[in-house]
Amino acid sequence: MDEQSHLMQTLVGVTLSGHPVALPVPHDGTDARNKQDIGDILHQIMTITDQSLDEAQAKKHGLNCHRMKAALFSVLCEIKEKTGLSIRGSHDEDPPDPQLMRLDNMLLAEGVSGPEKGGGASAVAAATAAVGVGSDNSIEHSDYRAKLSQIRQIYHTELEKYEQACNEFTTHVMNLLREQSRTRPISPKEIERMVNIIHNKFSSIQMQLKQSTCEAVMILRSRFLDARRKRRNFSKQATEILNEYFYSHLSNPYPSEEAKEELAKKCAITLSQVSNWFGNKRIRYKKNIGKFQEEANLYAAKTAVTATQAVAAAIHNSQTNSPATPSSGFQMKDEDFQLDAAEDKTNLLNNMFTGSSGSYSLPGSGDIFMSMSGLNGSYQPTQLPNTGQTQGDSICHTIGQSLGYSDGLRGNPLYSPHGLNGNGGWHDAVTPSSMTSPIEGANSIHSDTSN
DNA sequence: CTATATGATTAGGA
DNA sequence: TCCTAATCATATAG
Repeated sequence: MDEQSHLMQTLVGVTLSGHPVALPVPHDGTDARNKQDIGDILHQIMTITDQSLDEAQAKKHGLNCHRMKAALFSVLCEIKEKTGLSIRGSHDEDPPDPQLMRLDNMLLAEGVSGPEKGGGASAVAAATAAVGVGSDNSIEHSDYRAKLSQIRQIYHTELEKYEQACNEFTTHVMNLLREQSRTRPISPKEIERMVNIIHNKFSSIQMQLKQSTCEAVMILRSRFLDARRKRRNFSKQATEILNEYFYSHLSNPYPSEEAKEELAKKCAITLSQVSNWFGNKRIRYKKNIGKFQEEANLYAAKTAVTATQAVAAAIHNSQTNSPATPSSGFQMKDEDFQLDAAEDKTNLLNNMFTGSSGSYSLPGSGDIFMSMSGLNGSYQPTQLPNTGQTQGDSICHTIGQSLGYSDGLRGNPLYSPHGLNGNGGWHDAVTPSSMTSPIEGANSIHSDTSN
């Protein structure tokens, strides 16, 4: 506080301006001695803060009781009168700091300094958690909100602490000034000014608090909202669902808009995340099929089990309900599979497949066979329906074969998986969403029978 | 700490 | 606009 130095200056000014009468020092007349006394007094004043409290108190008491005190006081009053003008002019300004305004606005916009909704971090977290499962990104959102309310809480407690400290300090200073007013003249205006100075100081501290709070919020924002900076892996379940779809549509892993939407919903991720995932998956799968073989087998087997059960059930159903053409019309193609039987059967199948955990409707199972065929190079998926074998047998067979080959094919550049042509693209990928015949490509590219 | 996995971004093509 | 391919930046496993 520069006020202190000012007061000191004032006092020093008094002593230097030739009023030794004001001080409780015996005066013996000689000029040299006089100057030395002044020096002593000055020194005493300057070092008064270094003295012990008792000592200082005793000195003060001595000063107060001095016989010349009244005279000193009047002199001080006089000086004060003269210097008062300079004090007055210097202030009365209250320019709203633009930066402070900005900080305030931001804190308000971020909901840090605004009215608290809910009451406390736990309440907010609980509220968001309750809403939680509903929308897509509310899980990250609740995390974000929890952290934000944490910042908010810290901000408010700190602010309160500063406020309290400020008030305490103000009253302390006012008490001090009141006490001093017995020794020297202090106008109410001066007290007010002092209080203002204190408030200014504290508000600058507050500004620092606001600044760092803003920074914290910005960091939080960038961490949570800039997903690239803070990449978060999808949940295991989500990856599972996506992989299941991918490997069961390996011939044409281009989910339609609707399929993407459904996947997004199931995985609790956004549509573009689904697209990203498939984009990444396709390119990475293609780049290193060997690496993904194990995974492919895993998911193929997984889906195959479901498919087997479903197909078996379907066959059983057909046999019991309509013995004619149990499975001949079963086309292993996207958008093209159809039981030539009545609609109710189709519905039944669809229900069965979509109902089973994570399995995506019948078209998928077809691609599993094709995936398998790619492994051993001999099984042609298109033949499956005509082999005369039951579906279940085919599946078991292909899985058994593929497992045996999985290692030998690793990294083999000659190996070309079904659906993947030599030019580095999935067959018929030109019109991904409306693809109708992914299969014939697989036949043609497996000319590398030398494998 | 290093290597790998993985989600996101970007450039460029059709 | 959607795709591929390359690349970035982070997460995670070893």
